[in-house]
Amino acid sequence: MEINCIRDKADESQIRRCRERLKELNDSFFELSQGLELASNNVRLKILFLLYEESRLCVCDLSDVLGMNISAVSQHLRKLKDRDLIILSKAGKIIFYSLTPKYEQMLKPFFKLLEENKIFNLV
Amino acid sequence: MEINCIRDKADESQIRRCRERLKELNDSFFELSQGLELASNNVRLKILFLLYEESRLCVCDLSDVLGMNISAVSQHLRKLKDRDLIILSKAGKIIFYSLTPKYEQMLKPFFKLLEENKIFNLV
DNA sequence: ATATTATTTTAGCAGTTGCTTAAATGATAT
DNA sequence: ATATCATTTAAGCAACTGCTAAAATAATAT
Repeated sequence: MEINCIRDKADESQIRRCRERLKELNDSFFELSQGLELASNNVRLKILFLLYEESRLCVCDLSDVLGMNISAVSQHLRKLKDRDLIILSKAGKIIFYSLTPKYEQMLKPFFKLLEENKIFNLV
Repeated sequence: MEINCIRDKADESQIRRCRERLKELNDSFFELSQGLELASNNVRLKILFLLYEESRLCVCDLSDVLGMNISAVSQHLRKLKDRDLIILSKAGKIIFYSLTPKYEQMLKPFFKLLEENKIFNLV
């Protein structure tokens, strides 16, 4: 294992600056990558987007719309709930899920792009 | 395996609307989740952010800054390069990596938040 | 109480990820 | 050409992910 390879003309002040930056933003990197990890799964991204557009949906709706096993969808919802991306509200025997304001905010830039199918128009 | 569970009072028009939406945005979901998947890894997120702030860095710099094996970093860079998140430019024997404009654009909202360490201030 | 409906949880497994170590390129210098 | 430096690639493996199928809750209805 060879770390610290440092090429001949490494920019030492740049290296120091980068190390500083990683250190001070460490918790933010953790928090953000955790959130992105959940959003990066194709199925979960769809779930999050649908909740964004429809305000609230139940496992059953999602399973139907996504064309997949209720259990599989439920397991995705659990992950999202455990990390506070979504919250549930009960209405009779139905359990509805919605985005938490925090993550609605955080994911909005992407949803905006998706909404108008502009993912491919990015310069 | 039971799909199509459809609760008693399912909102049929909502279900139809959601199905439509998923269909028309299918490619965008794929594209976006692929991009997010790469950005969601803690190490790769740091790499992308550092490239954003420093314009260009080589494996060696990154390995030093991140405190990890050059080979491991190189494998991350390969993934990012394979999906066009980054491009390389050679300067003598050094290979520098930079963000592609497309993904710099796509990730900017997050970088802006990170830049000022505001990930936790998202109401 | 039992049945039905809506949903979650558990166990198991195939596939993927990210790291380490070692070997292989590739480019410049001597 | 050989040596050295910068980097990539390949093999191997432990850990993690997301699915299926089956069993377990949870709440309402009969």
